[in-house]
Amino acid sequence: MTVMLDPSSHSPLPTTRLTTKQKAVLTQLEQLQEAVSAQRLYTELRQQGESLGLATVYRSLDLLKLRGLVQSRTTADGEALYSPIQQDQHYLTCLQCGNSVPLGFCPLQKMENQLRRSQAFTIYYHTLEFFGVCEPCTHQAP
Amino acid sequence: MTVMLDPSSHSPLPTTRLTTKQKAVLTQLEQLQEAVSAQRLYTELRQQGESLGLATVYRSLDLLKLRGLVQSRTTADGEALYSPIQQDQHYLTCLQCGNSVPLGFCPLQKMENQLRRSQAFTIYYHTLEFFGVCEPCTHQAP
DNA sequence: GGGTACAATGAGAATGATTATCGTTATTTT
DNA sequence: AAAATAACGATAATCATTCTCATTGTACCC
Ligand SMILES: [Mn+2]
Ligand SMILES: [Mn+2]
Ligand SMILES: [Zn+2]
Ligand SMILES: [Zn+2]
Repeated sequence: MTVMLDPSSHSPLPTTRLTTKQKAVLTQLEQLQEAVSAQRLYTELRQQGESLGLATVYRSLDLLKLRGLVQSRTTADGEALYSPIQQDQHYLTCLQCGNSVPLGFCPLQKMENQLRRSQAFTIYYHTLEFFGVCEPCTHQAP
Repeated sequence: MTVMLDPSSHSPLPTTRLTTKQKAVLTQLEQLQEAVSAQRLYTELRQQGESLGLATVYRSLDLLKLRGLVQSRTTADGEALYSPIQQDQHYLTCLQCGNSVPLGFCPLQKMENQLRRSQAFTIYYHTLEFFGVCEPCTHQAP
């Protein structure tokens, strides 16, 4: 957790409790180790018996984000990947081959407070990614 | 400019010079103050007389990124926005209304060296964004 | 319980940015 | 200049995401 206020201190949205489907989505997300797409979440949930529609997965993810429980980042090819918000994980992505490798730490961990003060904006989470060319691609013809 | 090696020191791609169309795309990009989509770039270039296809705009942008001259970030609704790489600009984006406001500084400026050493990966640029809920949206019914 | 208002859901259509095709045109090489 | 290669343009295809709208579930009141 980096730049994020206490989730209970701000609630721009539903004070009500999560629905069953929304819970299913969140639980599945917490199960998995890596960040996953909505499409994959949908497929996996159906496979394990859950009965829900794709639209509901997207809707649930949006609501969970608005509650500060889920975050997302976008891959190089435009697909959104979701993960529980506690994972403060960033990536190095190769512009050539598209592969991305996780960074071992978050360079922003020490600036939380400074950022909290600086804006009239309730910050839930951040995304940070580095782009360049990976080792293999460097030694390769265009 | 933050975490970025000298663009001339690495060239995983074409050592050749830029084509006319590629130059046109880059020039147009440098003209504009804000980050723009490929679609808009295409429209504006045609309007001002340039004759090129949409596919070429996308192709050129990819090549320019591979040369370390252009960078991109993805908006909340999945559209890629491009800008000349020298702009070290980041945003705060509202999960509710989708608006984003520019951050006045880059919190990473002081960690360049540390990051350069830490990975066998040639870093061209980074993207950093904060997500949360903006002031207006906070005082608003769902 | 039965009734009503409203939120949540699902199936499938619509959207729209990005990518793939493929024939044509410019550039480089021999 | 002919051949080989790289760029290009028009358009079709892809595919994640959003929209539509009919159906179902839930909360609250009588
Ligand atoms: Mn972080
Ligand atoms: Mn920066
Ligand atoms: Zn690579
Ligand atoms: Zn907002």
